Amino acid sequence: MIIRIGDDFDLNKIAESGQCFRWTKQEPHTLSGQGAGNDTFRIIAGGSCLYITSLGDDRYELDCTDEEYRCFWQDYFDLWENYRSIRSRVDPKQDPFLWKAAEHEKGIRILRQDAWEMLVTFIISQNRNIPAIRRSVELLSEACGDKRTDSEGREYYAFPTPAAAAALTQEELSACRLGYRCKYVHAAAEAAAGGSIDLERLKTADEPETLSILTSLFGVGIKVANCVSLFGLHHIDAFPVDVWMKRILAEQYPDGYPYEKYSPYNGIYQQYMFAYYRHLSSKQL
DNA sequence: AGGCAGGCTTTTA
DNA sequence: TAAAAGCCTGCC
Repeated sequence: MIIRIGDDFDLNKIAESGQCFRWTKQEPHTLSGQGAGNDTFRIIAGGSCLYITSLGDDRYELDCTDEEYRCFWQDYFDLWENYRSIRSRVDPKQDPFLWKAAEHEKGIRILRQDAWEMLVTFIISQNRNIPAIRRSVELLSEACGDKRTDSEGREYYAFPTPAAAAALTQEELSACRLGYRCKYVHAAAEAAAGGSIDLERLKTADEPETLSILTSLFGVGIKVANCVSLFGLHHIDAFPVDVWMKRILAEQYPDGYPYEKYSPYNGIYQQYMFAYYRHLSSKQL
């Protein structure tokens, strides 16, 4: 099916924004048009797989049915939200850094990803770079996720259920190159499978309670809890502070960051700044 | 009580 | 060899 997205939406920007680790850019087909921005991504989210191609003129081709789009992917891409309007709340004179970040990273959206998948993914992310995170997530999915076939006839592995992950042995987890995070992933799987934590319920919980419950999990600190809150529960005011954000806050906001002014969109602005700063750093190297 | 150093697995550059 | 979307433990 073909859809039109008038609001901010940039597949490459989202793919590089560090919130999703199972997006893969496809090699361009030699027969289809070259160059002109018609990128294709293969996206695995939860148990689903989607090929999405940008066609230009705000149009996108998706290899799913209307129903799959309405029931899943439309929400996944957060297409009910108006990001252009959220960007317009930033004053270029009052906050030039955030304005430049939002302008440069225009097209990023906060995906509505599965809470359990985000919990495991960001536990895995600690002290690691993005290629290593992607590798471990993929290995874990292969280890205990459902094997399925996409519309192109290619195999993929659904993200594992909590029960499937909880059933893995120490050796099997270790084979996913999780290192010392093995015991954290195991504890999270036990908690989610055994019902001692109800991630879905946290979607409607307030932020202090959400963070308090998430950080009660072994291996989940304030940073990972904020990532789960933002990317898995869609609490878009959550503001994860990692080593990069610490640098940004120290360099650009020595007198303090105006969280109150930007509520309830702090998480979205954080994502613009995070991506922009990493872009600037990569160019200097 | 709350802050801080050291350690932890593995990969990447 | 250091750094990587950190967190836990023990010590003060």
